[in-house]
Amino acid sequence: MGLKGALASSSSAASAVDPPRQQNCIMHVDMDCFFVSVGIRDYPELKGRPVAVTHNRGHGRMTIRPSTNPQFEMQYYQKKLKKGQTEEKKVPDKLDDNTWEYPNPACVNGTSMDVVALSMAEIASCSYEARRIGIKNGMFFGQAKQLCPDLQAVSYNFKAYKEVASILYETLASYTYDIEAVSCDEALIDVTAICEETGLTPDEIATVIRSEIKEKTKCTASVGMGSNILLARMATRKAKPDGQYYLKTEEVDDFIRDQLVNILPGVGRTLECRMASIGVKTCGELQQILMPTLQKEFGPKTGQMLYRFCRGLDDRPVRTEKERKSVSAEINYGIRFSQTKEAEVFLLNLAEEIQRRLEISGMKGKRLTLKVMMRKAGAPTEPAKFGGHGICDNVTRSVTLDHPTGSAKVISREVLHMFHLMKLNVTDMRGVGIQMHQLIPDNKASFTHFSSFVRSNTTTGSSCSVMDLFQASRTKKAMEHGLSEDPNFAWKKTTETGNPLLLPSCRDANLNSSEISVKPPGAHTPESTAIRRHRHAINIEVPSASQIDPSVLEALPPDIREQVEQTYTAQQQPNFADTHVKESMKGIVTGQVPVSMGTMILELPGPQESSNPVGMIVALPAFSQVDPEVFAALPPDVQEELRTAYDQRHRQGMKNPLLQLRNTVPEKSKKRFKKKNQTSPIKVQSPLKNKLIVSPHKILPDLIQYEHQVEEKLQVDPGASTSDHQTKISSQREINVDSVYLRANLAGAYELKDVKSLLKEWVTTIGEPVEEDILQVVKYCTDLIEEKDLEKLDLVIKYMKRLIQQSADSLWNMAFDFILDNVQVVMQQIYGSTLKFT
DNA sequence: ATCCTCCCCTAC
DNA sequence: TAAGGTAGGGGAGGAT
Repeated sequence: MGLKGALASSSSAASAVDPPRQQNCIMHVDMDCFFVSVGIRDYPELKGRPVAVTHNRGHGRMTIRPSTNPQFEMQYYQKKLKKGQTEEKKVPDKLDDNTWEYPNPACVNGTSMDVVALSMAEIASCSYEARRIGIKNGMFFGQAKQLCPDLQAVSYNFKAYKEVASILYETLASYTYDIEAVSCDEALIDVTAICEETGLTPDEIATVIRSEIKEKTKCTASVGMGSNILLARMATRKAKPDGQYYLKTEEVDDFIRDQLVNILPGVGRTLECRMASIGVKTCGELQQILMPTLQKEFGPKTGQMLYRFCRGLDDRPVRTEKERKSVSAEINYGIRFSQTKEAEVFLLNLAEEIQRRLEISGMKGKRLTLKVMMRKAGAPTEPAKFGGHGICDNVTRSVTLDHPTGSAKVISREVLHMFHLMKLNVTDMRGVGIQMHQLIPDNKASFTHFSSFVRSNTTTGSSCSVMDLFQASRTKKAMEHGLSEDPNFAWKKTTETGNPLLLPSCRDANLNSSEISVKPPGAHTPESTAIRRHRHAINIEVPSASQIDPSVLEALPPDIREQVEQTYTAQQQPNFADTHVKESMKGIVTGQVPVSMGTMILELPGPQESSNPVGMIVALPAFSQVDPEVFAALPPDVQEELRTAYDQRHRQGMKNPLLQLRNTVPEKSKKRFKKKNQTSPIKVQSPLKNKLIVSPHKILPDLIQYEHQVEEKLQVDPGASTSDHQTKISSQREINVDSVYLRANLAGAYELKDVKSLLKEWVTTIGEPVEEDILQVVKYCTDLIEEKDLEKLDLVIKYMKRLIQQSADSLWNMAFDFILDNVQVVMQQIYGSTLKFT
């Protein structure tokens, strides 16, 4: 038990005797083969057997498609791997361990297309029994099956992963807040304080935690402990599976000497090969190299990192909160375009997705990067893996924006610009991604709900919104614990703003799947009670398992998934050229390859989409669902509220959360704003709505007309991104996707006179304003700001003011105030000052 | 020297 | 068939 055990048994934590300064103790908790453990929880017959989680359900075989060349690809990757090493030094067999990725060439010698090859479905996780046979995570199922014909395939179950992850974190959080969430099944905990307070040894704590996890989840976790993160992680390797190990400082030297360098964090395939090329395979060998040499060879930081890590030195703190630095969306599967426009539309969808993600994290970004994967010259047109990207080159381009933005319009405009500059052959595109960097918090969202605006201005709201509830609980917690920051545990890759407590937040993100509420567990064992912290509820962000495993489609809620699949099957041969926009979009990913995914394309209702007059299809990895646990813990009325809000959002394909009511409006106003749209037959249709209801092909002429305006504008602005492309398209009388999509418009109206007449019609023909319309106007105005068309904005606002003052209806006036408020907020954000209307 | 930009590598 | 995503960090090399 060593030092600490002795210490603990000789002195209680409460003792006034000054104990020697306790050594730090870091604990690394890691579930054992997470997906598998969860997947077979309820199948005891699979326990103890070789099991793999994969998409392939069959026998690990597939039919080779014509024109593919798996052998070629395999050779390419082998060669590429060896390139990492310098010529003269021969690299050991170790390499071969990394070359299993492509199927056995013996199976590819076929002459006809009927040849059966091995399944290329990847193994996300495999049991320890499978590992013993040589199967590894990431291996293709086909080959694994050859290795072990007995191998059992188990399908993904993201819901279950999430449940287990929640329980895991709930358990950990009942002991301490000093948690760094590494992933959904893995966490670092600083237990130094607990040891001091309780006098328990790390081993004792680990035993308690592990048994609690096992009991609650029916899955095992292993725990590694050490005086720093590095040692704790190394200890975990030794502990696994279903074990625990404390790597004592005094045994580090002996332990680490024979470890291969690739166990060090930050040492992957490439570094491993590079080190091998200078004759270094183990940490012991690495220790022989002087720091300056390492830094010269691998760069200053990497060199220092290697120098320290191979000696077991690590001073990184357990970071309970991390600031998110980028938001991105990337799809490198199933991408096959035959026409430029398909790629453009795809980019627009991706931009929408980025907007959504930025909204969710409450951020805007200033630097934008477009990344495209292009089939490498000479690579087979169709990769061996169905829908895969095959051998590719990456092409990227970035731009720094004038102002931070979260707007899909601005993003897509810039992205399309970059895309056109790339001048790519779209048929060779195999993957597309957009990233947003240089993030800053965006507080715009706080004002965009008219209903809450009404409430705050009428001060009659009695019920507490879900968000208020969360907010209150967080603030309370923070104060209770003297924390200056949100006590949320920041997930490595899903951290949000970093200071949500300070923001007037109504971020819907807080309702998404990734937040779980942690309550003090009810009954527990005596010894766990002794060390358990008594706390109330806190919130934890849990990254959806789909982030760990990229099976996005699987992660979609079943109903959405169905829709996606239907979209695919219903749409065999889209006739792109002369059909309307909506139709053409379905062809995006289907292009040549009959693929459903790509982006999990989802068709939206269109009409109520203010941001999207055409009725788009949206790229939609929408993982967001309300966590059942959080949900159950809420008061019934709040549950109802949440349900309604969620349903609405869901119906809209979760695309524009700004459009949902928070339902915090007093019952009376709620009826006034909502009823009209839903139940009662509308007597007077909103002109704004009217416009939107028109199906895409009907508004097509408008769009073409509109395109001319854009063209004119572009001639004035030679730097504009799309001019060359534009001319071509308009001469063909096609719809110019990007112009239509990008410019601020109110229900399709772009010209001032059209906007005016639309507004006039709206105010004069409608008795009371509907929230949806108001939001549309807000959006239009803020889009004008984004586009820096302040002149137009000024005219529009003034005109609206005149109109509404004439009406003298208080609701209309309130609507105007609301619109103006939002405009000013955005003005303040972008220009640092508000608009003055004379 | 210190940045910015375009990559690549790594982890999960 | 298959579902190759997301984010952080650092190095090379040019711009300032």
